[in-house]
Amino acid sequence: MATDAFRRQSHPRRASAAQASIRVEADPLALLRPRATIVRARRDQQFSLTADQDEVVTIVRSGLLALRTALPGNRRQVLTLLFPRDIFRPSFVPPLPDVSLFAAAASEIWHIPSSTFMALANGDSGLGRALHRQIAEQQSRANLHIAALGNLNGEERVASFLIELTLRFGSVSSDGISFQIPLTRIDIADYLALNADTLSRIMSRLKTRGVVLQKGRGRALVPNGKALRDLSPLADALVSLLGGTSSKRETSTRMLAKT
Amino acid sequence: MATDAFRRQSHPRRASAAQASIRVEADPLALLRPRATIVRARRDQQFSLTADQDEVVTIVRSGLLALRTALPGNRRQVLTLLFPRDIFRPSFVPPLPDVSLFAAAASEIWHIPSSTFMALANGDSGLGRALHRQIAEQQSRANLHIAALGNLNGEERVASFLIELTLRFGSVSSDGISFQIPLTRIDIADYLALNADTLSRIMSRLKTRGVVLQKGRGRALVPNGKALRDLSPLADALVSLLGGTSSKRETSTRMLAKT
DNA sequence: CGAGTTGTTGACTTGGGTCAATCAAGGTGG
DNA sequence: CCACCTTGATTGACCCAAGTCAACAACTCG
Repeated sequence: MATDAFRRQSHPRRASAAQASIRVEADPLALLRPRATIVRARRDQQFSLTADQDEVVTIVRSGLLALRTALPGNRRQVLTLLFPRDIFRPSFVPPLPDVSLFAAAASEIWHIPSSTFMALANGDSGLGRALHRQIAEQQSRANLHIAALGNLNGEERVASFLIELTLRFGSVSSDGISFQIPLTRIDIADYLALNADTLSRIMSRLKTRGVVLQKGRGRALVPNGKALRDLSPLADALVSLLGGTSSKRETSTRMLAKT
Repeated sequence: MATDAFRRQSHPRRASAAQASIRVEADPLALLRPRATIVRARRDQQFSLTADQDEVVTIVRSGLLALRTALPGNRRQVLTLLFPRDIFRPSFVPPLPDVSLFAAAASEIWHIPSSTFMALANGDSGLGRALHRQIAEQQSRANLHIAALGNLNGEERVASFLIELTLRFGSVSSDGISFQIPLTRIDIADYLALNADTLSRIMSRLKTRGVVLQKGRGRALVPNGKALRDLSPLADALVSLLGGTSSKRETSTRMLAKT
């Protein structure tokens, strides 16, 4: 309800875009398949980031990639998580000494030479628009992550991350939203700019409060979406940015929204 | 001048290289001038973020824009700083409740309808490439900012910011690099995710150590680039991302690099 | 089954946030 | 021109969320 009101106020365009995309479930980027090299990656597999003459564009089709950097002094940071549909180019990587792209979960990835990609995007206006929409969404997510790192405390950041996971990977059942946690605690901590110990403490706290339940290794259940949502100031933004692009997500979205 | 260059679309590089400076690399985005609405903004002027049917693309030509959000509980964050050449679209803004774009310094801005912009970028491959290069640089900077917020302590973040300013706005003289500080302390603090009080303390500390010197209101001098550089783990990345694109910057870059 | 990860928890420390007092710098209007 | 007000900046005293260090528990895989 708060989300709806808020959408009307400040982002009328997004609301209509969301409506449109319910109809157009198939993504135009799928058209690139015949020109792409399809790569299946195991968990922890590394990708080369050497930018050659003709840069390679990477499109995530399933799974989860992470872009990680290590600064001197054992300081690590996961800069971005790349979810299905996301587009990655080596030129997005800042010139830091120790950066690597790796699969956080088993993933399918398409590689396309930049020149081919651009030629296709120029030729097909639907594809071109899809490309720009996708890049804009990723910018938007980067800005959201900046807001999270800059303003939220540990618990709020963890809650935001869990909301993101439910929206991305959650499936709804009678007892709540259950989802895979495709990252190790350490990677999650690096993504949220928390210490692994602190993250563990926060997770324990959430568990004893019943906000999330452990369901075996790497799986979790959120019995009450509203309770989780109330823990993150970015909940509305996350739902409106990520929610409602597939039928599965739509139910998680409703689940999160319900009072 | 820009009109002239526009007529010779086929050889834009040569055309403006002859006029502008010793610089080989011209600015293909300057070609957009005839189709743009030119806006001059005073300090603190706000820009509307209501995205209409046809989204407007904003290009910063001079000055400095800032994208700020305010989360409930008086928490504010400057998400991005937009420097000259930067491209902004409303769709880059995350769907947060209270976001505003404002001029942090007197600025010149070009507005172009998205459809026009895309048509031109599709028609002129030089312009298309410049657009993608620019977007990639901004992604890269966003990632760098994430790394800074996630891993650096207050002093390192402030040092990184000062390095960025010297590279952007610095001019070299016999006694060091002097530059304008185009933001209030509060905005800087919001950008660096610091408290204004803490920022003030850090600045005082740097002043007493002689790393930066106050030169009147809103102006500063860095007598020794190396000393400043040593305070930021991101110094190298900043120099290689921002340095060496204009003759002025080149000298700041050298100044920062010298031992 | 042991070795090596990965996760959890406790005790202690600390960087930076909060609150409050004070000062400096512009306006603005009389 | 000055008195007044607002906004921004600085500094001190105090406090707390999260980091650090260390011990240990729980899994995973040769």
